[in-house]
Order: sequence, then C-alpha cells, then structure tokens
Amino acid sequence: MTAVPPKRFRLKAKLQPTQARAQDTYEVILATAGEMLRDRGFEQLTTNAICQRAGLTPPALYRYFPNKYAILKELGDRLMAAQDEEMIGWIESGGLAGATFDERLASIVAIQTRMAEIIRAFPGGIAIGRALRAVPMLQKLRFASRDMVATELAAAIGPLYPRVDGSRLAVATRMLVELSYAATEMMVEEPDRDVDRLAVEVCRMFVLYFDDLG
Amino acid sequence: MTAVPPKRFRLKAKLQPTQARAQDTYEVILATAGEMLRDRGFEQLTTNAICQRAGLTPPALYRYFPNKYAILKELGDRLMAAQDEEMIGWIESGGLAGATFDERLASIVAIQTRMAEIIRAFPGGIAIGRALRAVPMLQKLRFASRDMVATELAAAIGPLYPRVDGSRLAVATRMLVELSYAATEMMVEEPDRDVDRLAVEVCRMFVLYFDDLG
DNA sequence: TGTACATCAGTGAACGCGCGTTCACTGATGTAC
DNA sequence: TGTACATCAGTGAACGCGCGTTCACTGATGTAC
Repeated sequence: MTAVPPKRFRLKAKLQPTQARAQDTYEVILATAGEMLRDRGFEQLTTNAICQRAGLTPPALYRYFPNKYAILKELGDRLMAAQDEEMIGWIESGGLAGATFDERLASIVAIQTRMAEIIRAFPGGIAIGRALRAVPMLQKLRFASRDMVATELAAAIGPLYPRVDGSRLAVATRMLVELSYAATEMMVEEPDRDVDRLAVEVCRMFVLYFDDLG
Repeated sequence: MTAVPPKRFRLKAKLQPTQARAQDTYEVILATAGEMLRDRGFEQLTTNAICQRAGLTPPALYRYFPNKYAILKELGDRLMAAQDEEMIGWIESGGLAGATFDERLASIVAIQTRMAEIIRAFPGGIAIGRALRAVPMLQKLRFASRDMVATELAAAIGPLYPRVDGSRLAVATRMLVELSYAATEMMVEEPDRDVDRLAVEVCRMFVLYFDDLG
C-alpha cells in the first residue's frame, strides 16, 4: 500500500528523419495525431490508430517516436512554442506599458484574443491544452514555458514598478500568465459563450491589478 | 476523415447498495480508486487494479459501477460537492460584502485557502481535479458546478452593484469562480512554491476588480 | 424463535479484444569511384 | 554517367500482455410465518 512512483517514459524521438520522405512521414504522424486529438480526444489516441489513419504501418511510427507520449510532447512543444513566441513578441513590443488605462487594456485584450486564436488554429489544440494540464510529464513542460514567459515579463515591466520587490513581481507575473492561460482555455472550451466580453473582463482585471501594484 | 463523435459511457451506478456490507464495498471501491489516483494518476487507473488493491473481484465492482468513468464521476461529484458547499457557505455568510478593502481581501483569501485545503485533503483530489478538466464528460459537470456557484454569487452580490447589469455580473462571477479554481490548482500542483503569497495576490486582484465594478 | 425461502452480495475463472511493440524483411535513396 | 554498395525508410505479420467485462456459481443477509 505504499505510494508507487509513476511510470517513466522516454519522450525523445528515437531517430531524427534525414531524408525528405522521412521528414514527411514525421510530419504526417504529428498532423494525424493532432486531427485525432481534435476528433476523439486524448484518451482515444493510440499508436495503431494513428498509423491506420495516416496510411502507415506501426514500425514506421516507432522509428521516430518511442510511444504516444513522445508524439504528444512534440505537439505540446510546438503549441507552447507558438504561444511563447507570440507572448514574447507582445512583451517586447510594449506589453503592459501603455500610457492610459484603455491603451493597456486594448493591448492585453489583443494578446489574450491572439492566444485563443492560436489554440483554435492548432489541430487538436484544445485536447493538447488539456493534456498539458492533465498528464504529469507534460505539466512540467507547461510550467517551464509559463515561468519563462513570466520571467521575461517581469524583466520587461520591472522598471515600471521600481518600488515593487522582485519576488513579489515574480509571483504577480506568474499568476498573470497562469490565469491568462486559464482564461484562454475558458474561451476555447466554451466557444458558444460570449468570449469577447469574457476576454475584456479578464483583461480589465489584470490591468487593474498591475495598476494597483505600481 | 470526418469527425467521429466521442464514445459515450454510462456513468450512473448500476445498482445502489442496500445492505451495510454492500455499502462498505461501494465505499471501499471509491476510497481505493482515490488512493490509486493519488499514487499513480488517472491514466494508470484500471478496474482490475482497483479490485486487486481493494481485495475484491471484478464482478463485485461491476455490480455498482459500469466502468471506471462512473467511479471517477462519483469521486468528482463528491469533490465538487465539498467545494460547492464551502463556497455557498462563504457566499451566504457575507462573501465579498466586507466594509473595507482589507476585510474583503481577508474574506476571499480565507475561502481561496480553504478550497486548496479541500483538494489536498481529498484522496486523489489533485488527479481528480485534473480529470475534471481533461475528461470531456466530467468537464460538463465541472462547468455546471462552476455556473451554479457563479449564479449564487451573482444573486448574493447583485444588490451591492445596482448599476451593473445582470449579464455583465454573470460574466464577472463566472470568471471569478473559474479563475479561483485555476488559482487553487496552481496552489496544490506546486506546493513547494509560496502558496500563501500567491493566494493573497490572486485575491487582491479579485477584490480590486469587484471594487472597480461598483 | 426457529425454519424455509427469496433476494442480495461477492467469487473463481476465464473470454475476446486491442493495445504497444518487435522481427525479419523489401524497397528507396544517397554516395563513392 | 553509370554501376555497386551502404544506409535510410517503411512493410507485413505477428507477439504477449493486460484491459474491460461476463458467466455460472457459492455464500450472506433479510423476511414471512
């Protein structure tokens, strides 16, 4: 009855494709897995089913991925990379540094909306987002991504809040990024609701908080 | 290549236990599943493994639960019920209606901290919380729970914000509850971090937002 | 208060299926001369 | 510029395992008289 450590899996691709044909196969596997995640969800995702749908045989898949978690990891990496890139771009191009409340609000609403668009546009993005939360091994990647963005944000806006000490700013930015992700998921998981209004209210809250911080 | 609808499962218990012995079995199954979720996570949870650990044979489990999702649903229901009850109690005993900023902050920090405690105290609570997000069929229950709490909160605090129209208040309370859950998960998923400070900052943000709303 | 019967609760043993995975192989591509 | 060879890429077919699930049965509990 003692606690059993969770199973570990290799996540790295076994071989990197070198020839063009192999590169195509690699991408077809990922694209097919993304479609299946979108249509059926993470739990229904199996290596055999991916192969069948992709028109491949299992050994072709196993040449590049040791198991389905490796595929999921690669998809998660790509989704997070797309989001990180957009976030970093937003931070570098001003971020929260608008002169008026409305400017700051418009800026953060824009990035919040963009985050939701990225997930929607990514095949299986919603299911991948869920997996990033639910699968422990992917969770670490998600935390790393979030903390990286939060650190960048703290570095960028630190000068705007000279009286706030670094550790509090770190907590504040980490919170902002995490809750921004949560809000993004709320926007994509329930698209029938009024997502634009939700985005505005969430972002209003963020701006009020950071204005108060200074 | 058309989208395939996700598999549906029966979630209701097949039979309700009547005798005391059967009631014990029912609870043992749930308690064991909770332990296994805590130790190994959702993906490692299998009906056979639950039976083995609980000292039962599979047909005993299948007498009460048609599959493992039914077990997960019951656990999710209980976890959410515990959280809902606490939240409703908080709303009824004042909630956000403190006279000063610090009073309101202290009140919301208290409930935020309590939410985290409930998850931590619930066997497998963290894994169940993840499953409530990741498993589509459980997600609906989570949304229902959240919307119920949000509606109660809106009804309770509506009189405090006479100028705010109902639909905006609905969006605001829904956002509050959802982001509060997200913050709770952040607190329990990374317990090594300074959770108390995080709770204070999150709650400060909530109070600032609702103060501005009025 | 005991007995006979009905119903509830759980067992032992096994099933079929599909999962992840691998072996031995053929075919495609690249490269040295 | 063609040929021989090495390496890369993917196939066909099957494997063992463990999963969810079920069948026929025994034992435990409740109840009518």
